[in-house]
Amino acid sequence: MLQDDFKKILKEKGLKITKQRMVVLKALASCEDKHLTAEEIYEIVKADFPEIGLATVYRTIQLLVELDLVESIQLGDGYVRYEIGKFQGEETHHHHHLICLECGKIISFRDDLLDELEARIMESASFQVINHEVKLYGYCKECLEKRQKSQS
Amino acid sequence: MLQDDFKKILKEKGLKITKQRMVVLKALASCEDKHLTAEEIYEIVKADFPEIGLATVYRTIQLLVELDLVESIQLGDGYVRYEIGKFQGEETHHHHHLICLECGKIISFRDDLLDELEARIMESASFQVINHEVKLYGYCKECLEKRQKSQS
DNA sequence: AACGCCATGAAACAGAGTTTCATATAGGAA
DNA sequence: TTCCTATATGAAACTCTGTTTCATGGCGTT
Repeated sequence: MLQDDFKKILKEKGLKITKQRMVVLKALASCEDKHLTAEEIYEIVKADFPEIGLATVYRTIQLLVELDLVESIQLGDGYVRYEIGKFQGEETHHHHHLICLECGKIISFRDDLLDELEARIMESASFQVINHEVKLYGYCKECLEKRQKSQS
Repeated sequence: MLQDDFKKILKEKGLKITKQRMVVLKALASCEDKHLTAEEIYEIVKADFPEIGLATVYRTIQLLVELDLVESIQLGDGYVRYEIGKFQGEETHHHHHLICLECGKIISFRDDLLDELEARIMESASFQVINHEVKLYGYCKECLEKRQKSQS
């Protein structure tokens, strides 16, 4: 369980287990498929813990990212978004995003096709690839249907 | 030539051809392979045209991006970077980046492999892909060599 | 040359995220 | 349990990239 992982790591590093830290992790865990901004996490957390400060939310997110428990993505809208690492360890590597240009929905997917691209790059460009990030922009099923309706 | 394209488009849209606009375009054209931040463009442009204001640089970049003459990329370091559209028209689609984790160098490359991924996504996820963005993080040739030396 | 509208520069502003600093608290030691 | 100290917290000040405002300047048409 992720909560216990977090507690264990905190202990190992001589950091303290605080209610604030656990509540932020819980918020992220309860929104696995959403890609929350810091401000959104703050709003969720305040329901459980109204005294928490925004700075603490930022600090905790930073910590979780450093510990590889949380991943950050940027869609170019000026916000950094966070998602809990569902695909732990090696698998994190192959985790990408579909982003709907209409409604902003973010869909995660996995695909190993890029391994081939990486191999090709390594040879032709003499570049050692460590990680990659793929974003596909387009229209989700729901928005496609809406667009088709309004066109007919 | 890109300068003439820009002038033509400006005229068509009823916008004015100003020295500031031309100088910003020139700066971007003279740094084809670098991926400049707005502030860096400002510094380059000031050499030619010291009176120019930063706001004008931002406004011109915005315009160039809207006109598809310039592309923006974000590497997650808090800056938006810009590069002149070398691969005009349809080809822009297949233009991606290698980013060196050591020295920050950005290398552009082209590859059509992702067409296959897009086709697969369209079927399995019912998602219509319009565009994609791929970033590969790793180590460039020079930094790899340096690392190998320091390890021996 | 003169006019009107668009563009510009300077400075104020906006907003996400970080840092400061005094206070609070986790959690080990006594 | 109580004490102690290093770490964590909240509030507010601050940073920094980028945008907006507004009075002035200048492009381009007549």
